[in-house]
Amino acid sequence: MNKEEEIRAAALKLFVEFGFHGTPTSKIAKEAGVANGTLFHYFKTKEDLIVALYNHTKDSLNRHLLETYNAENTLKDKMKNIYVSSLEWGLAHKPEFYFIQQFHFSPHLAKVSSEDIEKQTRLHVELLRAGISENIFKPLPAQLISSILGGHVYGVYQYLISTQLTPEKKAEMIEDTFGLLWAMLTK
Amino acid sequence: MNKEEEIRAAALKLFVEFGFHGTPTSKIAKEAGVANGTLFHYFKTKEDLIVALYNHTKDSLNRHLLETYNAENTLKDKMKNIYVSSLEWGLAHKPEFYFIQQFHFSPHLAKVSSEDIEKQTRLHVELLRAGISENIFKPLPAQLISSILGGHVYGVYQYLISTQLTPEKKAEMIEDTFGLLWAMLTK
DNA sequence: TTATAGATTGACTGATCACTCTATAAAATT
DNA sequence: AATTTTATAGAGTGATCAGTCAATCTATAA
Repeated sequence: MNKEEEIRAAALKLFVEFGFHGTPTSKIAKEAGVANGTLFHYFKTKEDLIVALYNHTKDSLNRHLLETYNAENTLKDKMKNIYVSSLEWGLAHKPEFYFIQQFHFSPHLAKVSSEDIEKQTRLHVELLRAGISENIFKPLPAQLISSILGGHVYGVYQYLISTQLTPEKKAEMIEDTFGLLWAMLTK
Repeated sequence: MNKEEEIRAAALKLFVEFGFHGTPTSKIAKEAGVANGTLFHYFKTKEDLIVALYNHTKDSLNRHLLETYNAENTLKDKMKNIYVSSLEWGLAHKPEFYFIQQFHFSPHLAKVSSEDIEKQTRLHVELLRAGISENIFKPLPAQLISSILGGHVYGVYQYLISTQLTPEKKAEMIEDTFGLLWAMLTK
């Protein structure tokens, strides 16, 4: 890891544990093993660091989702892959997943550029559009389908991290809950 | 409003807009129209204020849910009432609803006593238990049902606040989405 | 009327924090 | 080899903030 990565990793760890307020930049630098000034060489301000960390984390998630994407698949399988990959990534990267949610309910969210937002929702939006034009979903507003999907992932995730199931049982739960979701949203 | 309430109202408003970090106690006192010291007369520390505000807000929501509770109703209607009341309260109290979520993804959550947590989930837990013992739900873990329910409310709420629908259309959406949820969870 | 307790004030303080600045080393470019 | 650019360090600074404190006011009880 180079120093920039060290700083990001340290910031993530401390933000999740102590919140944005509770973690001074000095502690981040210390945890990262760099000098105070080095942090500000890579990130102009603390807020810059927070927003950059968010975009970087979202990029990681999106890269993981794209890995399982297969244009040959049916729409249902494409959605299932995204659903499964999202939850798997969340389980394998709990601090990162928590950080994303923490960020969403912070004033820093307003600092994310609209291009970055677009980039991070493109995949979902495309899939939903396809499903609607193929007349697969129940007659509901696209935004509502998207929100319900997000809420479902959120709810199932909360459950999965609150229980100690074997990875196999977790995979099974993810399969089953996708079945519930799909049945709820499609005709 | 007495001074304690003024302080809570000011804190809520500022926390939602600027985050816990971004709002100094001095600004809260000013917004509330009281002296600095008065804030610390009612709340020993800033953290105390944050946690007290959370418990107070949750109490408001719970009181509202209990208003529509009717022991005579069927289980389905009891759940529907809670679902509808939750969303209606959220729409009528956006800052309060946002604050609850913001708090959930903050380190302050750990400071809520287990009694307070129990108090605030009792109603839901009771209903779920009843549904399970009456064999109404699909064979899923109780915790999972609860999490999916929470996720569904969360998702539908995000949709409702992101669109400008008439109150009638919103009520209709709430009805419809309860139907989806109920069909998904029951046999 | 007096005594006591609680409410309210706002100036003050010690600590902390984000960020700067200067110096130096390393790397890249000419 | 000379020069410019980038990386790194860490002491230093001005501002800010949570919380204190002594003084005053208010209300109730004795």
